[in-house]
Amino acid sequence: MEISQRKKKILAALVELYIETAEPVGSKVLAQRAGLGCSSATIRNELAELSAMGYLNQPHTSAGRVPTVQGYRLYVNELMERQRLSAEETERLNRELAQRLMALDNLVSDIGQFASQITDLPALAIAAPRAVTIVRFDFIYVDVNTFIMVALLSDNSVKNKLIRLPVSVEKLKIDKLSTLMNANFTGLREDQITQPLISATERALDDMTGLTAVAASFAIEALTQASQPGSFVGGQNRLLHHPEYQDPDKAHALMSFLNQAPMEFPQLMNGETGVKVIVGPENVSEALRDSSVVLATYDAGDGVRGVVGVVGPTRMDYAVVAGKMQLIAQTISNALGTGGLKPPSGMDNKLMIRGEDTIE
Amino acid sequence: MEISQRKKKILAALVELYIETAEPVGSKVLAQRAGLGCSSATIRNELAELSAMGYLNQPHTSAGRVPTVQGYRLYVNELMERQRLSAEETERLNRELAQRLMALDNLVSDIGQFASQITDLPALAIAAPRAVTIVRFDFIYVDVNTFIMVALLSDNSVKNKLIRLPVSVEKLKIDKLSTLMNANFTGLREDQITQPLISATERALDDMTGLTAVAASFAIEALTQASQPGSFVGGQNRLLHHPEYQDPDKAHALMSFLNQAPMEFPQLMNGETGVKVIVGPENVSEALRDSSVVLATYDAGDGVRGVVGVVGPTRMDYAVVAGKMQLIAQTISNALGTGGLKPPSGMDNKLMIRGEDTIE
DNA sequence: TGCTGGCACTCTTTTCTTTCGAGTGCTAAT
DNA sequence: ATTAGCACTCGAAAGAAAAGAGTGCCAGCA
Repeated sequence: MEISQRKKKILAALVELYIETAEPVGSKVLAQRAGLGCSSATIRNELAELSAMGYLNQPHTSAGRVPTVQGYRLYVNELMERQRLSAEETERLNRELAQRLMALDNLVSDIGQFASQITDLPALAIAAPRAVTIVRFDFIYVDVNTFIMVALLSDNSVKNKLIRLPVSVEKLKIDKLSTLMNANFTGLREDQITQPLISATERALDDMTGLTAVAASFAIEALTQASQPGSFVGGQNRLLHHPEYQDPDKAHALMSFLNQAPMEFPQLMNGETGVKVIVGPENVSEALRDSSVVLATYDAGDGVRGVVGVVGPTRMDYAVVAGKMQLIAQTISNALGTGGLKPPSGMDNKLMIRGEDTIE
Repeated sequence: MEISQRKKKILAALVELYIETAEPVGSKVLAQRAGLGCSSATIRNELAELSAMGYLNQPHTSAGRVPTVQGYRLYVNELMERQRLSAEETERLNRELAQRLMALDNLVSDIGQFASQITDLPALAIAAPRAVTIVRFDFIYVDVNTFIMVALLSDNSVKNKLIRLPVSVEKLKIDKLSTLMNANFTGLREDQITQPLISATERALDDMTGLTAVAASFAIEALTQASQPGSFVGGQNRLLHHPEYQDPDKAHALMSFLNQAPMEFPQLMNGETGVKVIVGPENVSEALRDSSVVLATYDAGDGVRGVVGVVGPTRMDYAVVAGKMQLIAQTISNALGTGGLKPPSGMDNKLMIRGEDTIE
């Protein structure tokens, strides 16, 4: 059965009204608001048909209508106009986000926080795991029993670790360790660092104090941490703004789910890119059945790809939220994806700067 | 007016019963539970007096009694026995915490998370700011337009930054920069790095590409970040377990406050050390009037001191919570305060390891 | 044929009353 | 001093009545 133009118009108006008020929508208000010149009786007939087709629902006989999942789905897919943010708005958000992105190490948490803030919903952000290797080692000899290990990774991050030895060690040995580590451990993925390799290096160094083990575990740690998918979850308190989470049990269940299983979200994208809306019961996870999810993928270059998303009531303003998520994804990809950060204004103009984070 | 031994006993029983049930406590249950052999009528007389003295309150004429702030205060100060955790319990918690403390860089967040977990309340942890200086700089020349800056700080943390130049630079110049930075910038606090100093260094380096400015801003950043008080707030969702936060507005107000003003908590300690309980309306902040706060100070050595605390309903189990907070504070101080972490078992046995974090 | 006003009907929400019961305060007896 | 007993109070729970929103359907009209 096809759906007439007028029905679509009515459905769209109904969904938007419901999003606004959180109350079942009656034919009367709809007739006033819908903008198509016909009476409430006509609307009633149309509503009855839309109900029969499965797009609408009545909580009880004498109540207004509420969209079903199918209704939402139609709205999201065809009816809604993704909110065009005003030029200033876009500009403002862009600037704000760009500012956050200046510091690269907390990319994931920055993105998540930003998403939460502008949508007033709990948000999460996940960075896809990536295979990294160590490009070079440097060992800085500080004093007779202190040195610093520095590793430059293939993703341009830098990790370091300060080592304080209970025994003294000569600078020469540290230098030799450096040479050996650079010779044996660079270009390897985490899983390629094996015990035999470590033992061989230890023999080559001719040292029994465990120096090699320390260096090796540093390498492993650095790689482990760099290739771990970062994740961020936050803004849960914003849930409580929305009437559907008045029931503390519901709110708590969702919050706990967010905290415990953020890693389940990326697979909801199914490998697709762009913005994806998942309406309430379409969700596989039990805990999300009452809530909708809006996800977007981003690509920050250097193989740093990920997913950012927000979770909210089924009755959320999809048009606005989806618009904002798209903006975020685009801004990130624009700002970082093409390689390199635009330098800030001021004295640093002449140089590209990239800060890094470290292990432990 | 002094307070009889029996009154104290009754008050303690009442507070504990109220903590358990969250309902006003009547004379009847109290007579059964209190363990002192007297009838409900006697208890009623005593309760009436305790009410007159300001320790108890009646929500309405025909309801049971509820402790007032004053009542709680007396309970906390004199009556409660700080929960002695069982030996295994203590052992288990100790081990768990010690494990977390292995990684030093997220000390604050680890402590906070731990506190939240074992008390089932939202928690926060704040590290006191400390004055740090840079002990030494190292500049690692990677290739013709890439180098890494490494700074060892007086608190034994290491910061680094990868710099990618749009122009090429010789290793010699980087070495010279290193010498100059070590000569001019070590031992300084953040506020002692002035523009004239930077300019002088720039002249000495005889370079117009802005290298000096980059190095200087790195130094400033490193110091700023290291001396910033770290803070952690988390576990807000646990609030919803407790009936007094059924009202989403209340829950939300408190959560927002925690997120926005965590820095207000340390000053509640007034410079004291140990465990401090602040009962509901004793709080200065409006947002905390309905909630109680249990704070503890910790000292992790190396000048890393801070405050860890939990927030919950006025009717919280002070005995247990205070006991646990004390345990945390003590464990941290024991494990770290005396200097150095006990090494983990295994291959690292021979060395003391201390990981670090970095800027940006 | 499609739209509209009108109207009876349904079911929730709100409001008001009534009942119920926990707990008190007081008094008289021990 | 302690206790049993009892009238009283006041909130909470239960029940009844009224209000209101919205529907479905019908008959009339373009």
